[in-house]
Amino acid sequence: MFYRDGINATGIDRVIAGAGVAKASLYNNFASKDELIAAYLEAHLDRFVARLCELDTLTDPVERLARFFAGLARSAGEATFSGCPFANAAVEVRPDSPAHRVIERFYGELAGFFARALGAAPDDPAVTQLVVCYDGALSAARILRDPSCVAAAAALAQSILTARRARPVAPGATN
Amino acid sequence: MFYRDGINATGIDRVIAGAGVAKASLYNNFASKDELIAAYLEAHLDRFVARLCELDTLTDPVERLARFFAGLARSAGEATFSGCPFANAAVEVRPDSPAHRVIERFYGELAGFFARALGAAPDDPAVTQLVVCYDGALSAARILRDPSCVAAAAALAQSILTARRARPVAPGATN
DNA sequence: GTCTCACTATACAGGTCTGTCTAGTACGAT
DNA sequence: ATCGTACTAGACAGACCTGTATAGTGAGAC
Repeated sequence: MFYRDGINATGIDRVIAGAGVAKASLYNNFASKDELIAAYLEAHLDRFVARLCELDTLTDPVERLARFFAGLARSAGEATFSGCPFANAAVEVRPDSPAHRVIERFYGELAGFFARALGAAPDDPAVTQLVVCYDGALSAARILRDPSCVAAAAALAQSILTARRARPVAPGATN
Repeated sequence: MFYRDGINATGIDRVIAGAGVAKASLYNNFASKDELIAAYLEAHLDRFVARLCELDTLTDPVERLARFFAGLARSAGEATFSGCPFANAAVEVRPDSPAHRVIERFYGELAGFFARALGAAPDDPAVTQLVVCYDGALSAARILRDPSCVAAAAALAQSILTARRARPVAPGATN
């Protein structure tokens, strides 16, 4: 519900009705809605990290990125697609909320994955470019309701990778 | 306030207190909060379109994109920066709201600007890639609180432009 | 002067929100 | 059998939300 309808639009009463539990039970397991949001994001993060680990077993960086964006494109084509849960949540939660720390961890994992694929440091501009690709792909695909945004971003990501391999030193920000 | 704190987090009472007007006055000028949100986005859209028109007077597409992203980078460096107001709003308003139509108009204008710069059709994959750059740049810059995301996106945008000029036919989605 | 119009301030209705509390129930361990 | 634990249903508090209604004020048109 948090993902589909948004966090603020989803009240606790609807959550417990959907889960089929009593309100006291929910508050026995989560101290507050903020904690529940953080747990919701953490569940997403766990699945995401597991998928990244699978992709890390591939030896070819081109295929890693290709499969990564292919997975995104598949998600973007589904009826339940509603963008990146972390980017969406970042708009709705406050920066000092526990959920925001999960969001930051997500972006750390994402940058780490891209850095490994590129053989670069996490703060390399090319890594940032790939993060921009990811974020823009899902945001645009959501708002425009057009999964082809993800395909366009995938092609862009591959061009970043090939540019990086052609001249692996400082390929970036001041061109 | 809608921009800084988010739309759902900003109640009508705070709006009228900040504007120094009575509630009845606000509701004389705007039928509902939804209409107020749409007007808020429309004001942003007007300024944005005006800036795009200025940029369209430049003959060199490279400079158009460079100045466009330089403006974004300037915004991203300001303390009040909070991402793209349209992308943020898209997370908080419902798809059938009047605000959402303004958001769609914004993306139409954005794609039009990129299409003119590239000399391409608005549905060209390269145009979509530039939209992805824009969206990703502002989203990542906001969440990571790092304006360098915009600089990375700017470099990426220029590479899309040069790739397009090197081989102007079908540069995109299936690479 | 008088009418009109837009404003101000404020109370209020009706709803939703989060979070707490009470009261009762099922179940396993000892 | 009794205790502890976790659950259920649901009332409730207190705050906030949007939107409306009431009552009064000031300025310009004629």
